[in-house]
Amino acid sequence: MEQGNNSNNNIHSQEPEVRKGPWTMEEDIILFNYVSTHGDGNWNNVARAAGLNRTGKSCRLRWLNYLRPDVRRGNITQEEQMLIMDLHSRWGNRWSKIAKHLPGRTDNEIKNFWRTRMQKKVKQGESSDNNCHLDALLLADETSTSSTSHTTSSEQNYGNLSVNPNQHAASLDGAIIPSQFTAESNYNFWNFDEFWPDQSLNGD
DNA sequence: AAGATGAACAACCGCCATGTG
DNA sequence: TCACATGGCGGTTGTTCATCT
Repeated sequence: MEQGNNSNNNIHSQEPEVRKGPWTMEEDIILFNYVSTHGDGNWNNVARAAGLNRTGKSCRLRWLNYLRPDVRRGNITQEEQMLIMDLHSRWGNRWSKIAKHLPGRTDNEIKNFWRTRMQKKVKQGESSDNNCHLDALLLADETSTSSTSHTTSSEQNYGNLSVNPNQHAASLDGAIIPSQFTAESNYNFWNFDEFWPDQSLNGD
C-alpha cells in the first residue's frame, strides 16, 4: 500500500517528499512516455522508474483519467446522458461499471457529471414533477448548457480536443509529446511556456 | 469594478478485493 | 494460512473560473 511507501520514505529521510496536487506538464510527459514505452501495471514501479515523485496510485489515476490515449474529453452527448441515467437507475453508483459501457469515458468523469449536473436536475425534476421523464431532463440540460456556453476548466484547457493515440505533435529530446500537451490554450493549471519557454513544440 | 456564489472538474483519501511469496 | 503489496472503487475535497449582485 501507499502507507508502506510512505514509511519507506520516512526511513530514507533524504528522499524527496511525495508530490501531491495538480500534475505539471513535465510530469505528464514523463508518465505518458514511460507508460507508452513500458506499458502500465505495477504503478508504484512506474512512479519510481519514471522518476516521478508521485505515488503509484496517483500515477494510475492520472493515466486512466487523463493521459490514456483513448480517453474522450468534452461534452457528454445526449446518448451518453441517456445511457448514464439508465445504467445508474439499474446499478446505482457503480461508476466504473457504468464507465465500461461508455467507451473513452472514465468513472471519475461520469461520477462528476452525475453529481454536478444530473443529480441537480433529478432534484429539480422531483420537486417540480415527480413523473419527470428523461427527455425532459435531457432537454433541460441541453438548453442550459447551450445558453450559458459555460467554459469549464477542461474545455478551456483542451477545447474539444479528441485525443488520437497516434497523434504526437512533437518530440523533445527524443521524448514523445502527445497532442494533449500542445494545445494553444493553457494546459491544466500551468502554462506550457513555464517549462520550455524557448521551444515551440508545435513546430510553428 | 469588486466581491460573493455556484458549477465543473481534477485529484486525494480511505476502504476493500485480489495477488503473491 | 497469513501477511503484505498493489490495484480498484466510491466518496469527498480543493481549485479554478464564470456568472451574479
